[in-house]
Parts: sequence; C-alpha cells; structure tokens
Amino acid sequence: MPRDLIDLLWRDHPAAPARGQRGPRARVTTGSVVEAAVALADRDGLATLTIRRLAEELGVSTMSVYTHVNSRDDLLVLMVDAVHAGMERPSYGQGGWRRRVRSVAEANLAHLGAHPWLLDVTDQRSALGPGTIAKYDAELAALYPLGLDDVTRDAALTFVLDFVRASARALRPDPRAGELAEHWPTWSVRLAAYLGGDFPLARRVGAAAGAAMDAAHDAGMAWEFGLARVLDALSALAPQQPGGITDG
Amino acid sequence: MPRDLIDLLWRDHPAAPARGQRGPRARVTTGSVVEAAVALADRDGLATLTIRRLAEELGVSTMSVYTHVNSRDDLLVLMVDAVHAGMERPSYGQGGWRRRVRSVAEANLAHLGAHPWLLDVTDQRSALGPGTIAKYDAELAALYPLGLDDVTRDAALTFVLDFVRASARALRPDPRAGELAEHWPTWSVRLAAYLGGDFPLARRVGAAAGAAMDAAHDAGMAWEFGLARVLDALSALAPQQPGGITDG
DNA sequence: TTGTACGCCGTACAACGTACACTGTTATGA
DNA sequence: TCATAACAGTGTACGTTGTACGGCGTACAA
Repeated sequence: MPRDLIDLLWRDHPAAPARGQRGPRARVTTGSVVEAAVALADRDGLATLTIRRLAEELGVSTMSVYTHVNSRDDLLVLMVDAVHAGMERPSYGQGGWRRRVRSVAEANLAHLGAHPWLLDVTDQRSALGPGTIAKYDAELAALYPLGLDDVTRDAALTFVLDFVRASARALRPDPRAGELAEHWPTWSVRLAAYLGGDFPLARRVGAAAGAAMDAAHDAGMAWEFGLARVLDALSALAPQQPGGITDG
Repeated sequence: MPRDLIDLLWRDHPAAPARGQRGPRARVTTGSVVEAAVALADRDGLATLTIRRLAEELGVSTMSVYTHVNSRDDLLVLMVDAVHAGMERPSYGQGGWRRRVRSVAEANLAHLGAHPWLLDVTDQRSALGPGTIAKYDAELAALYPLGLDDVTRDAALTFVLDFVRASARALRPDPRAGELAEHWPTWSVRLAAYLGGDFPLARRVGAAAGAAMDAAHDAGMAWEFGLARVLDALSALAPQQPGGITDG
C-alpha cells in the first residue's frame, strides 16, 4: 500500500505527501501508470485492461504496478479522474442558457465517445478527485444563468448528464454486434416464427435488431430527440430567459 | 452447446424445439437454472453469482449447469428476460398520459429496485426474448395517448426508461459505501486541505460525500425532480391533452 | 438386444488479481 | 565512513473464475 487513494488522486497538489528520496529512482510514476492505462482502455476497452498487460506496456514486471497503484479498482478511479481533468472545457461565456446546456451535453457526449470505458466505471470515489471536482464545478457554473438555487441546479445538472450517459451508451458500438450478426440469418427466421401475430410492434423490433447498422443511426435520432426534450424540460424552470428566443 | 440462445429464450413457446426423450430425466431445467440464478443475484448481486455457486445451489455439479445454459453471458440474458416476463404490468387503462407515463416510470423503478443487478447487464441480446418484447410492447401501448408517430413514441419511451435507469443507479446502495465510510475520518480532513479555497462549490461536494446516508435522500429528490422534468418535456409534444389538468 | 442421444460429472487449463518474501539501491543519521 | 532505514522492483504462489474435453451411465428407438 504505497499511498492512500485520496493522496494519489491529488498527487499533483503541493500539499500532497511527497515520495521519499531514498531508494532507486522510480522508472514509472503513478501518473505514467494511469496514463498508460487510459491509453490501453481507450484502445481496447476495460475488459482487456489487465495488470499484466499494463505492466508489459510499461516495461516493468507485473507486481511493480502495485508500487504505484493500490489495486485495480483504485486504478480505475485514478483513470476516471485523469480524463476528467484533461477534458476540454468549452467557454460557456456567451449565449443563453440553452446554448450553455447544449454545450455541456455535447462536450460530455464527445468525452464519453473518446473514452467509452467511462461508462463501465461506476465507482463513486471518483468524485473525490481534483479532475472530477473541477469538471463538476465548471458545469455547475455553466448552468448558473438558469437562475436556480443550489440544490435544484445540482439536480438539473444530474438530469442532463444522466441523459448524456444513457445516449452515449446507446451510441457505443456493441462489442457483441459481430457475434449477433453472425447468428442473425438463422435467428431472425426463428424469431419471426416465435413472434407470429403476437406483439403488434414486434416487427419493428425485429427490423431494428436485424439492421444492426441502423443502431447508431437510431441512437443519433434519440440523441437529438432527447436533447430537445431536456431543453424543453429545463425551460419550464427558467421563466424569464434573456435572449431565449434567439439561442438554442 | 445445448440449444441456441434464441431457442432458450423462447423455450416455453409451442414452436420451440423440444428436448429429446432419451437419456436420464433432467434433474434441473433451463428454467430452474435461470430461476435459481435470479434468486442468487437478487440476494447477493451479480459479482458473486458464479457458475459454481449456482450449481451448488441447484444440487448438481458445476459443469452440469452448462447442459442447460450455454455460457454465463447467455445466462445473464436469460435472467433479464425472465424477470422482464415476470414484471407486473400496471393497468394503464384510465387516466391521462401523465398518469400513464408516471406509472411506467414508477413500475420500472420498483422493478430495478427489486433486481438491482439488471443495471449491470448491458447485453443487447435480451431484446430478442419474449419477456423483454412483451414489456416493450406494453409500455409502447401505455404511451399511445400521447399521439405520437411510431418513431417518436419509441424515442420518448427510451427517454423515460433511460431516466429511470439512471435514477435507479443513484438510488442503489453503493457496495463500496462501507469502505469509504471507514476511511472517511482521515480522508475528509485531507480533502479539505487539498480543496482550500478552490472550487467554490466543492464544500457541498464534500458534505454530500461525507453524509453517505444522505445519498439515498438526495437520489430521492433527484427522482422527483427528474420525473417532473420528464413529464414537462413530454407535455411539449402533446399539444391537446384530454384531462390534462386533473391528472399527473 | 443393440445403438444412440442425452444428462451428468471430474479433471484440467488459462487467465485473473494480488499477498508475500526477497533483492538491490539510495539518501540519511551516527 | 559506515550502518540503517526507506524505497523500487521482482519471482513465486495462491485462490478464484469460466469453461473445454472426454468419459460414464441412462433411457428410449430400432
């Protein structure tokens, strides 16, 4: 156990406990371990991100990884915070609240598209890291023109980000899509036989499942639809919106 | 490989391929395997649902499970469809669309509360099963009074269900909460030191994280807030709503 | 009676996270 | 200068996972 997770999260902060000076110089650091792990996860996903592969990528032995990171679970938290810290923050400066909310949503969608494995990490401890806190802070600020109290603004942000997360999940290419496509010629006819006349809407289900290529398209439609609904929903909270007609 | 997943999903359908009559009588069936797996997952979650534990629960050897189920991944799909089939369907008969949408949302929230492991299964192949299709069909029907075209109605349902899923995830007790509470006395003071004067809104983050007991309360507030927003959002789609004043 | 399809099971393997004991290296205190 | 303590890095090993494979016995079909 090198250092507590909280100190590893804030390792770049001046007040963070420094490493001792004794012993051989470290060939890798917590930062470089996390960086390499993010690169691997971006490329191949979380399932194939093993400590052994990570160590090989870094050119050290498997167990050396544990000198810089306490456990795989902790590593995931550090990865989440790292990419949150590196997330580009669009300037929410000009424009009405609709444009600001749309900016937040689109930035998060792009972010989740660049790091799809974020959807697989549910560890709440990421909220303790500087990157995640900074992101939260900036996004709360973006929602400021809505004129809501603190609690409501937080709920509104959660509402928006949860929608984005669900959309990103729908847009993500299913790793099992190939396997399904392989069986589809056989399965589709059997499914049709099972369905028969039941479930009036099922034919559309079958069509949607069959055209796996259309999944991304459908999700894209759902994104546009949902984002418009989110903005509608928030507009009910913001009675007088300066410039509300021209923006959004 | 006993039977294809598609045939296992529809195993109760008359057209499903029957088991051969030869050999010893099966001591367990696909149905009982899935039932036992659901019971285990309801009690202890997905992480501890192993084939070995499941076999022990069923009173057969580990490998016998594979006589009735192709793989653990397939088993998860069968479990999802099984609980979807068993989900109680509130009668959407009376009431305006607001009450209907609220019914759908609340039924799904209760369902995800009863089977929290559903949040951990993302396999899209569940959509091929009779239980999932029936659920989809019934919920689309519930949204009928909104007066939307098919594509929009599907998008609206997705919008509602994605919100419910995110809320259920927030309401779910974090299995790591105990571990965090253990470290919190030390971590909270260090986090306060790191934060210093930065991140004006961070103090609230710290307070929220510290009061882990309030997480459920906050999520409950977010549920009420979000559901109201969802209904607001959909109301913009339904211009003339019969009885729209009294319901919802 | 014989063949065959089938349920069931024991063994084995590769891969995983990681505990533990150890070696070698460097700055520090005497 | 030298002993010591702190530190990075490593090899081995353990428990656990999903599941491939082959064999065994059972019950129906021919």
